[in-house]
Amino acid sequence: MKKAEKYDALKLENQICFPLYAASREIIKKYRPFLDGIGLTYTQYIAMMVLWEEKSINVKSLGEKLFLDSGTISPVIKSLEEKGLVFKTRDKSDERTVTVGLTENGEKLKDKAAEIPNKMAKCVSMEQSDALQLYTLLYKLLDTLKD
Amino acid sequence: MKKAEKYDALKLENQICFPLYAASREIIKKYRPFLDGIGLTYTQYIAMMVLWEEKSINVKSLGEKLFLDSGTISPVIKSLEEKGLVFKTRDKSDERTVTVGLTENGEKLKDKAAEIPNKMAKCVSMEQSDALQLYTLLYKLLDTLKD
DNA sequence: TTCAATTCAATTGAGTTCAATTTATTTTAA
DNA sequence: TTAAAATAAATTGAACTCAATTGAATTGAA
Repeated sequence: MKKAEKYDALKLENQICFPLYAASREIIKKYRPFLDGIGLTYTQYIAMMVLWEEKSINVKSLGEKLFLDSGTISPVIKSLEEKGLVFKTRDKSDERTVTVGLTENGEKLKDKAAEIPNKMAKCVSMEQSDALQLYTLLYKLLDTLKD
Repeated sequence: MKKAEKYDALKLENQICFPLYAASREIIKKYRPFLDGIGLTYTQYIAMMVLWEEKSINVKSLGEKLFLDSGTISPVIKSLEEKGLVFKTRDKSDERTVTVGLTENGEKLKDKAAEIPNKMAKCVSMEQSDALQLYTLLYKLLDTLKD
């Protein structure tokens, strides 16, 4: 093996993870001005997205949907609670479980948030076909990562 | 517009950013056991990758390559310095600039690190053609995000 | 020339992220 | 039945991330 080849795999430009990591952070930065408008961070936003769709969900399921563990999700829920957007109830049938629900204000925020995907689409001017391909590959990748 | 459509764009499953964000974190988690073996976090690892390739680089350029600002990169360099892997020198020609270089131990670590990409490849069993496509799309996306 | 604007790196503060631990509750097996 | 194992959520601690600010050095325009 030539010496030049030995370290090629170690170059940033030959990594798949690096552009994933960089693009993820860059695109989340693009969300910021829009999310500032509704007073949410990106993590809080995706948690709210699940709630807008599901109405209510327990902490464990929410974490599974977002690929986040309780160490991350617990403080996120707490801050949403402090903003008056969600409320928590401990389940009667299983006292270990906590279910998160939307308050009236939390439900109302959905209308404001509904404009964000369009604004972002203009901001991330990728061709429709590329975006779809990327979407498919990302879920394929996520699937291979699921142990 | 039907009401059912109004909020469709707000569903997690219709986002491109979410699987990007989730896959990025999941794949970085996969690095952990390997990176633990050389005592680095992922962020420290990619900073070292740049240094292994460039030998030395100033803080600003390093940040640009990694899409990280000084608030992130400064403490990362500091911790690499504390591990004895890099050293900093303030430039004579422009005293504002700090250049980071590899110590002997930092250079030596490259050999151990060189095994990681192979180990990861086995771990992320994606087809070669899919990985290449994903790679291309991610850099395309990164390009559209660059202001 | 000189001083205002810019640049570079570091720091600060709020929030995220995750591994590991803790506490409370439920389930399972002896 | 009861003690051990498992589960859910929260907490802890270390590190990352970024916007904003700070302080030092350089640049540029009047």
